[in-house]
Amino acid sequence: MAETPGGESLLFLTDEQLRKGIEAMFFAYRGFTSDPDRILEGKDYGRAHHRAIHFIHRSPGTTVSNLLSILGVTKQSLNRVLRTLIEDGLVRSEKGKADARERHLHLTDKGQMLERELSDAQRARMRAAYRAAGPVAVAGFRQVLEAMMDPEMRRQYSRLKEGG
Amino acid sequence: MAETPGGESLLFLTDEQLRKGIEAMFFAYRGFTSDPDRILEGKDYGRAHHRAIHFIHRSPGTTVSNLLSILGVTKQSLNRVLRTLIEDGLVRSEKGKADARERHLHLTDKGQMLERELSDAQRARMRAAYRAAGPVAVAGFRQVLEAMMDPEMRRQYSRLKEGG
DNA sequence: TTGGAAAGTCAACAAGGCTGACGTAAATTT
DNA sequence: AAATTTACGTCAGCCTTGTTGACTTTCCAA
Repeated sequence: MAETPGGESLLFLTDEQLRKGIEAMFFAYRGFTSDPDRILEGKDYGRAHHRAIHFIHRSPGTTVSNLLSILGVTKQSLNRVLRTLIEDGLVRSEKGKADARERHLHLTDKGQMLERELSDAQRARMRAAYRAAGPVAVAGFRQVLEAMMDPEMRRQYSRLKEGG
Repeated sequence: MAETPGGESLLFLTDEQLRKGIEAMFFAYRGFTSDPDRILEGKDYGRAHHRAIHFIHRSPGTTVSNLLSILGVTKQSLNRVLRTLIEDGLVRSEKGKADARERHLHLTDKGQMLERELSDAQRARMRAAYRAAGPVAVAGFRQVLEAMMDPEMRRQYSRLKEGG
């Protein structure tokens, strides 16, 4: 199945091999989102709320426009989500000190609790998959995913990766 | 970065490592779907149509309920998509001979053409990512994705993988 | 032969994308 | 100082794609 490390034969990239990769992405992404989706349903929130919460947790104090460029949605779409999170007391929004046009976003304690619940579930699945596949596989997994991103997204990812 | 192959140290599974994997999935999936999405926009179709076309191509003559279990949506949701594809002459639906309740689905020539256009784009990205990451990484990529699926999805995936 | 299960259709609703237009405050440029 | 740009919020309306509920047709088994 594996090719000669230096060789990269043509066979390796048959349409059939590529199709398997495509279907693997499809089915795996379903698993990837299913646990948080299950937790959210019945709480009045959806996947869009999860994404906002994730990245606010990841970069506390981030601005709305920064979040927009990470999530890749319109401000109207994000605003709808953000408004409910702020109204429900999961997210705090405060005017910037240096630039008062900006809004800096933080999770409240209540927001932290939900974030924890969601990410615990998602990490548990990730951890199980990593354990099952082993360290070498994980390194390859990350390499291929990174290569699959658009350059713009890869920049976002790398910036986050190094902790900003 | 990589751990001792037998060791699987605890450090390997820090929350930080897992978070990177989660974000990699998020950004990579965006890239994964972006090319077909771009092609479809302006053609009156969306991602749901793409998925239906993909799996009908993959398993010609498949029934609606088989497709349902692969896609994991309600039959009403699938039916809407299927109806437009049939009306537009991309998909042919014929009553089962053995069981007249069933509808067997095939792509028409026109459907094949669109399928080709979509999968060419998606495969091109996949091929580039595979090339960039190399054979070993690809094997790991597939292993982790498979481990991430729900058991039910993994069964679907394996059935497809072996050619059904 | 009848009653239930399976396959598919129609109707209505919700989440979460989108565009367009507009408003406001703060910052920046002229 | 005035004009422009930036960051953000909001209203209105549209589209795709998910959902549930109610219905028909067909098959099969009791």
